[in-house]
Amino acid sequence: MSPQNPRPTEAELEILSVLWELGPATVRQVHTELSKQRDVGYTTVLKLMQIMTDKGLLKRNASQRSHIYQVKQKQASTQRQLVKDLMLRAFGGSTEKLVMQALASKKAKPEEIAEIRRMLDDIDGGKK
Amino acid sequence: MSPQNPRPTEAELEILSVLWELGPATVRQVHTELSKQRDVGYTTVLKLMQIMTDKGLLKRNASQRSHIYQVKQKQASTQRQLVKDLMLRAFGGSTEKLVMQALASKKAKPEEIAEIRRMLDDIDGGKK
DNA sequence: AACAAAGTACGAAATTTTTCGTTGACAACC
DNA sequence: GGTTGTCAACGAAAAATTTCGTACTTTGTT
Repeated sequence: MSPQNPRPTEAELEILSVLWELGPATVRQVHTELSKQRDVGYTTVLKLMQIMTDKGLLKRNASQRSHIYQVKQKQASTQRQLVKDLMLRAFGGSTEKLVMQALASKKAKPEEIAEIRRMLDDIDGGKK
Repeated sequence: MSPQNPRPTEAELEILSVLWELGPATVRQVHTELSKQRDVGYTTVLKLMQIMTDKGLLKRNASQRSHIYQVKQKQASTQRQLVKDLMLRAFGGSTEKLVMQALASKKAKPEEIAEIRRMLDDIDGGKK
């Protein structure tokens, strides 16, 4: 019910990721998916999703016996916030430095690199 | 003393940031700097820096009465790890998607954009 | 109707992270 | 040499996060 968009905790982000993949889903579905990654109890996932609903991270359709949960913010919006946050906390707000380490931390495929170039062009019209 | 490089917690990252800025410093100096940003007790900072030393995030020179702390990992290495971690946890490991949101979250200056282009060229030799 | 299966609600334990009070050592100053 | 200020050490409280047991409800099956 909080009006702000609080940064998701680690466990919450795990669940958001699953929901990004599955789309709207039940606790059972999320738990099944998460279980593939690590050991976790069903009620743990349930409780977390209830908390996330209270926080406004998820919304719930309770018209069915098995409630259907879906993310409330758009995926891109949450991702953007997370990147921005890291940029401020670890990179002094510098986009450039963050991107540099992103490129260094995992070699992107040529196709991805081309795509990034295209994005840059979009931003500044391809000025050199 | 842990052999791994554990991801710094939020408060630990705050301190790392200050040390990145100041270079090797005493608890007093870090506390003074941090106090500009938020209210925090001296012993809180001290304790955190002791914990970080135990974890292997910092190393300490105790030859003076006021111990001198410095970061153990290179700044870039820690930053890279943090970006990589976020990439995996929030972007399904996609460099491209992360960079896209980084660029979207704060408009970079033309100079920064040019610099990023240069980095891309370094990676793939400027192929189009 | 009885039973089993699957679901929600919720309190509270467990764990992790953050905070700080207190103590004792050393130093600086009068 | 006594008083005051600064520091490290450390235990433990406080706060935040994660986990799960238990109770209760609803649904499905025999």
